[in-house]
Amino acid sequence: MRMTKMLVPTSKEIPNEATLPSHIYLIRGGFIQSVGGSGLYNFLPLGKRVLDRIAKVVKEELDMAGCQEVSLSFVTPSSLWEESGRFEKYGKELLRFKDRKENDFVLGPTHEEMMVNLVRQSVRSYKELPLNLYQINLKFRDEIRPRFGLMRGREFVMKDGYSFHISHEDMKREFDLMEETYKKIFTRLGLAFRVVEADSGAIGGSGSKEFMVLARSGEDTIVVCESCEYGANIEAAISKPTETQSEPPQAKFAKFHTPDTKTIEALSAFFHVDPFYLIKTVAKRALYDDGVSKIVLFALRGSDTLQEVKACNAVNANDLIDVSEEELEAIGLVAGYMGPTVVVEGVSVVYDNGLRDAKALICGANEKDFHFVGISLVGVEAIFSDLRAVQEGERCNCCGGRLTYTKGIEVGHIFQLGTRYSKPLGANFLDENGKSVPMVMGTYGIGVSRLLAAIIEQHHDENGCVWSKASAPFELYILISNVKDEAQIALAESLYTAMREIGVEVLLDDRKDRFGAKMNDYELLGIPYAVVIGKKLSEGVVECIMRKGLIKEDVASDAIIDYLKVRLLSC
RNA sequence: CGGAGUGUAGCGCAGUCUGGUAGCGCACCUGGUUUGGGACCAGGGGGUCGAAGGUUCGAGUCCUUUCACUCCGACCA
Repeated sequence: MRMTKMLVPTSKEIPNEATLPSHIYLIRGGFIQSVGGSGLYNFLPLGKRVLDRIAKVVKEELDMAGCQEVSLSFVTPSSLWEESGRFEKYGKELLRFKDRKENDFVLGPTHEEMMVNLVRQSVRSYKELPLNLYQINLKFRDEIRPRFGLMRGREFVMKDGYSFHISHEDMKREFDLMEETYKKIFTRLGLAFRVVEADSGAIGGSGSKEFMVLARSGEDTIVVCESCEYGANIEAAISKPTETQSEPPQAKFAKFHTPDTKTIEALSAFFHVDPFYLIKTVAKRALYDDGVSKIVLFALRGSDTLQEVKACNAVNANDLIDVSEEELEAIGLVAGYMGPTVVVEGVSVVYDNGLRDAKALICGANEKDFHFVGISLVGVEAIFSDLRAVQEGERCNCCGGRLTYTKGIEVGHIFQLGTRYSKPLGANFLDENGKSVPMVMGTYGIGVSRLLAAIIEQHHDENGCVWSKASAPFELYILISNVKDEAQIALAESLYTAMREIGVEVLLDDRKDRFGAKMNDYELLGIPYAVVIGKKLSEGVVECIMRKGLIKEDVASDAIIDYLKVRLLSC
């Protein structure tokens, strides 16, 4: 391809809304273009080429692992979403609309329902299983706050795969295979990443893992162990239970007058007791389907912090929202003096695992200016769950190593779904005994368009993009320094032809611009190798540049073809 | 949805306080010079000033309403 023929609107200006390197360089390099609506982008020729290269890697590895590509209709009838129960549950992110006959439709944000529908219409027998079907297609999510360009757009390209099995064991086998396949994909794309334990969120199911590209600008906080392979999203991370060196308070059970001590800090100071021995009681309103809601008290050690996603999962709610002091008062709870041991009608209590069989505790008496001392939970029958947020510096549950926070970009997520969709949607098969049972499912996603952004977040310098080999829009850039010099043109043209003949994707910069402008564009576009044909040609020398590190090397002009063959075709 | 801000040429912005011919830089078009780090000279094209209503002889500017976008937060496969 020739630069003079290609639509590559590069720009010196940094677009106003762009703050991340990936967003800035993708727009400045003419890879993508904002549509004006928030979170909507056009892919220009260069961006489309990168997208295709990434999709090709994804497709090759999946096909190698035995998956089959399909393409599902983007517009989905709402009835399928009603069958699965997600029409209600998914919320405003789901774009709903009617056709001319007033029938309801949604734009697919993910396609479990559609794929289950496809399979239930065509698969009857255990002999036809397992199956792993995927597509690489547009998705639409009406994000509350789209940002960071391709990182969190409303419309985006995702690979979504779904597997169907006769047993949980077989699904687990496929899940592990997908984890290995994803590792191959992200490694081929040249990314540094980490596989972490994750929360399953709205999709449902259990045992999910996220693939996080490590980058300072990542939107997700992940907890990683410095000593072993353990990694988890902050929403799912666990650590060794917290401990304390300080002495437990010695007290028999009693109600104690504690004026003006509404916070853990104040209480800790009042009794001169480590917050470890205090019970923090957090009230939330848990929201359920059909507008149902209830108040829940979450009790954990004063030294711990509530992790809301865990709390939400513990009570199986759709969402948790804060409760005002007035609301609490209305149902008989005293803000600042709440405790899990005195509860009013209709309020449930969930204890953190860290409080199981704990003793010598202090908690609110649910009465203004009073706390209980000498509380013991030994042998107490109650709901216990993991509620606490893992803090930096805590000890790894696997190896005892130090845990630290880091930021990651979620580029892949795999779930063990089970029968969450196959059961309500009636995706059944006949087993060896002729019995009808629901298929066991797994689901596997990769954010294909997000990967463009993730690659640049990890691979860029102050001059622009540095594409990895597998993602680059072209392999080689031939830069003609002066298009008025016929010798330069002649060599460039013959090199261009020779490279194309051996299957190298080449971009020839034959524009009339000055050297500096073209060089800056080359650096901005980030193509792995360039040959600069310039004034040293009169001495029989051209310059070869490796974009990564901008390493330059002079090469004899009559040896350049062989030189490039070695460089480009060896790996 | 809460807080803050911005809407003027393709992009980045000035002009708004104090009403009086629509501006600048980049980009673009024509001609010429230039060619190793974003050149120069000369000429040129391009605007419902986010939208609606109001005040006024006159509104980009003042008043009212509204829409969109950006940032922080809440939220989020």
